[in-house]
Amino acid sequence: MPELPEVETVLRGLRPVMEGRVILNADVRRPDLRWPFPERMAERLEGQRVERLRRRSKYILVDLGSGETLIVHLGMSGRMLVSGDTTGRFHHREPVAERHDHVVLRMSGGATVTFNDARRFGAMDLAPTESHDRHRLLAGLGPEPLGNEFHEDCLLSRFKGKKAPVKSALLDQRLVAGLGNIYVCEALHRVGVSPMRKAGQIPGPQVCALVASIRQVLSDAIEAGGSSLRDFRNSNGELGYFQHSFDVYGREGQSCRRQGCDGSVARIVQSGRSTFYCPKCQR
DNA sequence: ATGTGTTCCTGTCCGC
DNA sequence: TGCGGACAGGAACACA
Repeated sequence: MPELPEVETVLRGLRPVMEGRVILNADVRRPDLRWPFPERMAERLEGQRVERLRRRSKYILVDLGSGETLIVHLGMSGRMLVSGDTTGRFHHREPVAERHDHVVLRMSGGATVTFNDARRFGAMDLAPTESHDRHRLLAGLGPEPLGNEFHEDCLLSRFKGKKAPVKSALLDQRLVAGLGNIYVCEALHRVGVSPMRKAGQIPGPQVCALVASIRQVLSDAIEAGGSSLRDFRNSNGELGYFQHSFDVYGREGQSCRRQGCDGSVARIVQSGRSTFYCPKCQR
């Protein structure tokens, strides 16, 4: 579910109630999500001060005073919800147990952070902070799309020789990390590139425009607090707004929003995922 | 080495 | 209203 902008939105909501606070209690209510939790996870979390929260791709990284980092992935339906803090800013969710509340962290300062994940495609693991980037889930990730290492030459070299459609290539987290189905569709539409084009055959100038487009659509989405289709909620339980700005995603049969284009949005399936695009202005 | 299909799981929506 | 099927924002894994 959540792509980079949604994870960033969640992270920003968690910072004020987690950073500099201590995890007083960790209630781990099942042995696993997508994979088993690490050994003694609750004990390794309890009593630890949260030094800082960071994001890498779609992962939330919680650096602990112990020198370990909690790695969190929200999968398709994961949420991190804040309730009951003493600042009075987070009243949305009552601190009562709900279905699919799998891990509950009680923080100093009064907030409770609940990891809720209906589909359980999410994940949590612990790794040494110092070497966390060598963790199996993080080691192969490509550059951050909003970072300095992601630029035209970077994407061009990664596309080189690739016969996969550009849509599939952009979903490959080893090429660039953090894009998902929505923002790939939107970025391709904004630059007028067909999702079916072979990645390796896109000319330099268009790759350059694609880089800019990816950065822009992600920035726009972060600014809007992410997108809410079914179940995305920020840490305060609220909806994002960017779904109203989609040009193609979820708009099959509706008219293309590009200025001067009278095409209509089509839906196809690529590598088992829906792709939305305008056959008229995306070539 | 690549590219694609399958799989994990629950919830929701749509047509009959 | 119930039921079956399609589909869902991810991504590891198996396989051609």
